Parts: sequence; C-alpha cells; structure tokens
Amino acid sequence: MRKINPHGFKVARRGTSREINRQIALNLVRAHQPISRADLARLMNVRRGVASLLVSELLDEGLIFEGALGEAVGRGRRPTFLYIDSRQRCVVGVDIRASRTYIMLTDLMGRQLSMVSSFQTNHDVDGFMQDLVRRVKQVLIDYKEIGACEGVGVVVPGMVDLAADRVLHAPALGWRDVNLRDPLTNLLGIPVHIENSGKACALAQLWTTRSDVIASGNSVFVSVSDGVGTGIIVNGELLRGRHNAAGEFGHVPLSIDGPRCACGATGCWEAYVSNIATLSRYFGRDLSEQKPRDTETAAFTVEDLIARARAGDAKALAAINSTARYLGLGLASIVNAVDPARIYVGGEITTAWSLIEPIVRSALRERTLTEFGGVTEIHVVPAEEHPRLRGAVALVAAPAFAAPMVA
Amino acid sequence: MRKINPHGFKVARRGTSREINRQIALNLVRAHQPISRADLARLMNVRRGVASLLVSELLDEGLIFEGALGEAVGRGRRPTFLYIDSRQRCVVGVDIRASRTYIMLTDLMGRQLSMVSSFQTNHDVDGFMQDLVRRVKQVLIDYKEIGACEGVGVVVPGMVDLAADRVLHAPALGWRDVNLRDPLTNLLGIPVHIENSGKACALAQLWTTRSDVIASGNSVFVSVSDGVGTGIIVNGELLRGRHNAAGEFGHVPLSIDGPRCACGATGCWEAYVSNIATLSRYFGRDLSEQKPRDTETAAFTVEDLIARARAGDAKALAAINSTARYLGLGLASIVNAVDPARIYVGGEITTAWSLIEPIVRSALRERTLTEFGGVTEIHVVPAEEHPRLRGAVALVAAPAFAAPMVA
DNA sequence: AGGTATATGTTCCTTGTTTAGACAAAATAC
DNA sequence: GTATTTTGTCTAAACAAGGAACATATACCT
Repeated sequence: MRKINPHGFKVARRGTSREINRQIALNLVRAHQPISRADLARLMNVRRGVASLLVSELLDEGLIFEGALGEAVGRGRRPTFLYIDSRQRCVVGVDIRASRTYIMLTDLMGRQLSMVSSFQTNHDVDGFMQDLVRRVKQVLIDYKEIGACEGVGVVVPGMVDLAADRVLHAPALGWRDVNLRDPLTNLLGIPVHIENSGKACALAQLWTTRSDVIASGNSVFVSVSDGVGTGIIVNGELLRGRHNAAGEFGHVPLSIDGPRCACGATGCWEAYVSNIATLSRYFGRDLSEQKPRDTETAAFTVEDLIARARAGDAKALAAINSTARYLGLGLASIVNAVDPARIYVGGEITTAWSLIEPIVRSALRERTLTEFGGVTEIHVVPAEEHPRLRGAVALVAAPAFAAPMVA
Repeated sequence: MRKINPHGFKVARRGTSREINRQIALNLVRAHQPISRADLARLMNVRRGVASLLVSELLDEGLIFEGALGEAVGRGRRPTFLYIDSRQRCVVGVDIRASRTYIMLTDLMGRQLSMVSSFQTNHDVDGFMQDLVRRVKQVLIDYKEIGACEGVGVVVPGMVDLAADRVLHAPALGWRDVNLRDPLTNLLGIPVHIENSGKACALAQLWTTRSDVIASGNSVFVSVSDGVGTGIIVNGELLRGRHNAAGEFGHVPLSIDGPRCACGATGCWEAYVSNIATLSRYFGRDLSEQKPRDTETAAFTVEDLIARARAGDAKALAAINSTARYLGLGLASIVNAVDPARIYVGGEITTAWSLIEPIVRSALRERTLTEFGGVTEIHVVPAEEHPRLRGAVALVAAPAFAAPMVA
C-alpha cells in the first residue's frame, strides 16, 4: 500500500503502458533467454500480437536480437529465439580496496569476459586515477574485439554522495570529499558510476541472472572484511536514504562501551567482526592502531587464521568462534530492523562457514524477537563470485532494465 | 532504480493508465481540497478534458463530491469545488494499551469527529472483545447521524501477522497467537484491520493531510512508552519485511551486556529508554519485575518524574537526562541504518523535549557516521495528536487512496 | 447597459495502445 | 498427402490521453 506523493507524482501518459510492458518484456527476455515471442506472450498473459510489437521495438533499439530458430516441441512452426543483445558491448567493473584494486570485463548481463586483474592501490588520488585509467584502457585494448564499452562501474569502501558525485569519506584509503567520477569520465571518455561497496554487493545479488536466486522479498547483503559493509534491498530497490548513507549496520553498536571502531565511535558491530578485530583477538592485542604491523602479524590474514583453526589451533578456533558469535548477534539487529527474506554474507570469514554456521545461527536466534526471525535464510557468497565487481558492473548495466517510474 | 521481478510483475492493461491517473487525481483532491477541475488539470499537467473525465469517474463512484462554487480570482467563470466525500461515512480507531483501551471516531480524512473515550483493558481476550464490541457499537449509535462505518482499525502493542491475521505476541497484554480480526468482524459486521502500534504511528504520519507535513523521503516513527515501537516509511510505503516484523529497532542493542529487556534479550534500546527503565533509574531499582508495584512507585509516571525534574529535583533530572542520552544513541542506529529524511518521536518523555533535546541531539551526533546524519530532523509528536489512533484510522481509510501496483 | 476579455468545464476529433480474432507460414503426425 | 498444431503477422475494435474548439459564466471597460 504505497502512498502517492502529492508533490512528486508521475502522471500516466499515452506511452506509459507501452513503456511498462516494454521493460517487462525486456526483463523476461533477460531472465528466460532464449525465449520466443509466443512464450513471452504466455508469460506476460497478453496476445501474441502485443508481444510481437514490444519485441520489434526492442529489436529496433538494438536491446535484443533474433538468434537461431529453436526446436519445435510437438508439431508446428519453430520459434525464433530472442536474446539480450550483448554482442559488441561490454562493461568494466572496478573494485577499489585498501591494498589492491581489481578490474573485470563483463557483458551487459554481467557475465565475466576477462580474467580479474589487479594492481596496487595508490592512496594518492591523482596517482591512483592515472593508474586506473591506464589499466582500464589496456583491458579495453586487450579485448577490443568484444566491442564498445558502455560504461565503467567503480566501487569504493566508503561513503558516496550520489547527488554531488563524490566519495565523501573512505577511511581505508584516506580519501575525503574526492570527485572520482568527473575526472575519470573525462580521461576515459566513457560514463563512470561510483558506489559504496556494500550497496554494490546488494545490487549484484538483486540484478544477478542466476536462475537459482529468487529476487522477490527484501534482502540484505553483509560484507565482512576490513570493515563491515551492508546493502539493503527493499521492494526490488536499494535502500539509499536521504544522503545515500542508509544501510550502515556495521556501525550499529553491539555494546556502546565496546572496543573503539575506525569510525570514531565505540562498540560498533564492525569493531567486533572485522578481519582486524578477529586477528586482534587472536594475537591478544589491538592491531588496528599499528600502521606498519610488526613482523609477526604483517602478512597474516584471516584465511591463515582459519587454516590454523582447521589444523587444530585452539586459540585460532576461539578467535573465529568469537567472531561468529558477534556476527550472529549483529545479524539479529538486521533481522529485527528489516525482517529480510534472506541475508547474503560475504568476506574472508565465510570460508570457515561450515565451522561457524551453528554459532552464528544460535547467536542470531538468541537476539531475534520472533522465532521466524531466528531461522532467516543466510546465504554465503564466496569470493570467487566477485560480488563487489559484479555490483560495479550492475551500476552500468542495470539502469537499462529498471522499471519506469509511475504514479 | 527498481528491478522488475520476473515472477511477480504486473503487465499494464488498457485501463492501467486510467487507474493510475484516477488515484493521482483522488490524492490531489485529498491533499488540496477544495480544488477545481481546472486546478487539478494544472497540477497534473494534463488537459482539462482528461481531468474532467477522471473527476466524473470519481463522482460516479461517490469518492468525491461537488461543493459550492468558489470565488473567481480575476474574471471568468467560477470554479466548482471538489471535496473528498466523507459525508455519511466514518471510521473507528481503537488503541489497545496495557492499562486502558482508547476509541475515537473520525471521517475518511482522519479528522476527529468524536471525543476520545476509553475503558479499562481486560487482558482476557474474550472478555476484552465483548467490552470492545459494546463500546464500538455505543459510539456508532451516539454518532449515528454521521452515517455508516467503513471499518474499524485496531492497534496493539505487539507483533501482528498480516498473512494469518493474528496477534502473534503482545507481551504487555499477555496475548499470544490471538485472532482478534475475524471474531470482531463477525461481532461488529464491519471490516476490522489490526496492526502493530509502532507501524500504525508511522502510517499516521505518512497519511496525515496536514499541509505542513511533507511526506517525501523516508521517515521513521519512534514511540517511547512502556516499550519502544518503531515504524519505517520507505518510498511512501511502510517497511513490513517478510513477516510484518520489520522496524523493531527497540530491540537493537545499545550494549549486549546491558539490562534485561522484556523481550528476553539483554541491553536492548528499549531496556534503556522505556518509561519503566527511566523510572527504574530514578528509584534506583528494577521496577519491571514487580507486577504489583510497591506503594511508592505504583501510580508514579514519567510525567510525574518530568514535573519533579522541572521543579528542581536533581535525581529526577539525572534520570531523564540519562534516558535522553540513550534515546539519542539509539536514534543514531536508526540514522545509520535507514538515513531517514526525518524522525518522529512520540511518548511521554517528549513532554520534556525542551529539557532533553540538546542531550538527545549530542548523543545522536556522537554515534552517527556522517555529519548530515547528526543533524537529521527530529519532530516531536505530542500525545494530543493521538498518533496511535490516527494510525488505526489510516488502516481503514488509506487503502482507497493507495497507488495501484504496476510493473 | 453592452461589449470584450478571461477562466471553467464539456465535447469532439486525433493519435497511440491494448484486446480480440483471423490468417499465412512452418513443422509434425497420421 | 492431408490434417493438426504452433508461431508470428495483420486487421479491426475498444479505450485512453492529447489537442483544440465551444458553450458558459464572470469581471472589466467603455
């Protein structure tokens, strides 16, 4: 039951119905390709004539194309299969992280076309942009047979202001109020989109075309690594809030008297479950402060910790179990606040999911208000799926498939 | 940028445009009444002919009516004013609270028609329903000249399952898995709608017709009394979640090692800022456990405490200031999670707003991730506005004005 | 008092979109 | 070789917005 905003409504024009049905048809091709006009008409519950008109419009615009004829099931004419036209078009996804920056080339459906390459992240903004532009141009040259690039999606571990197109604050990079978009757009001559990494991961799950992922209902993506990023999907749309700052559950407290967090406050969820927090627990001292870590801890990662835990290191296991418990307690806040249909969890710690799942689950159950909240679906998104990069790509590819604004 | 759900979409039919524009017109009449057809056409940016057709459709259905002619501004024919037709129709709002239950009669716009009456809440469900039915029938007889009752909206301090039409759990009443709706509908012969009180308060703010309230952007209602209820509005729609359990920020922790909460967990925000928590702080002992409170504390309310604080009682002021601080810290979680355009706060503690506002604000700023989060608008909703009762009424009156589902 | 200008509300025609059904083309079954 | 079935196209009907003309009603001007 949505209220019509008496100041910002959108009247239905003569072409509005067409526009709506066109986007539905496009999305159905995307979801079910290859698909015939007749099947499209059946799915949409309209006459074949209407589907045919919608299809010819999409064909004219080059959004879809006619492929080979399909096999007839019983008797009758063979269907002509339709596909999203991703030939001669590609998208570049960029994932900026504290230590390294990753690049991937995909088609419009988000299917991976290149290997994921990476380079060291220069924390100097101008230097970084030069590096990035060189790398992106190189990738486009290496794969130039794939065709024109529709856009570049860039994901950063920090707050992004969409209205002013600025990275407001990315503590891991030491960036404040940085305009990446306009300089990059100028240097590359391709549209560039910037977004926060947690939000982008949620977008990646929303726009994924894998048939086993059901998109309906609200969902939340929680990314646990150096920080904790979250993105919330409500009604098929990313929850952005007034300043694109919504979804920061990483800084909802577990205990306001808890350990100091990178954000300046104390006891944030992030301060309990981030990789640094987990490692700090293992080493018995706060690693977040020491910039160049000492030799023992410098190259030691959460993956290493998990390996030790699996090998029988009781201290390692205890550190991981603590993180698991705090993870579940924090997820309970998300469940109580949003009551999502499912939660996606990504990050290094998920490689130990078989070890930690029962602990996460019981901690979740401990603090959720309802029984069904305690059994909320939790899906692990492995690093190999590159959720951040797929989210970066979705920034570019998704708008063409979005529902028109109406009423 | 909303994704079209490839399984639950809605195709635009021949009548869809009309349906959309009809609802827009209806909402504009509601928001701007009295209004002429010509003004409606100007607001909607359509020809007067279209507006005229939409209006005559709404007239035929009896949703609006033509009133007196307005005054011509300059020269020219005088406009015929249109109004929402709330003559001969009314709505009953019911607010069930732990000690007393309140009833109010309104028109379809939510304008108060009767005084607010109340009776003691019988915690026995059957006995309560008998009481309620008698009272509702009496009100409808007392005001029978107003006309037929369109429905009864009931608000309860607990979790409500909309799919199964049940009150799942209302701790303050001791109710579990109670079906109020069907028996009441049968006994009254009028449609009955049930909803959680925090969610209803949010609906009341969303659907209010006061011109000074801007509805755009996301907003959150926080109701602080025996418990803490919250309702979240996203894109003009109440955030319900999978089981209508979303928005329970009252049970997001401030400190997981904090005081025990009525929900069974520890350190929930509610356990810090509820009226009982505030009073417990003043009296220096936990009042939540003692069912019949001792003589000193039995009839002592937060209002009394505020009166003492204003009179110079340092202990009372300290208790209130503590609550204020915890209130702000909890609001910070909401701001970090939802980044709303504004927060509405209701409850007894708000009568001390002038005392506590600076403390709430500074606590909020302390834990919000961004500077703009710290200055999020906070609006106090005084008890005289009866947010719960207006929300109950909105349950009945709002659906007629809701946007049609599209795409 | 009468004419002119202007605003409101209705009516008619045009354009574009869904709905419904007929029809040709293509493939299989008998 | 004929009948049947499926796909895709085409045509007409119903209906909604877009646009303009027209009747009605009021105020201003001479």
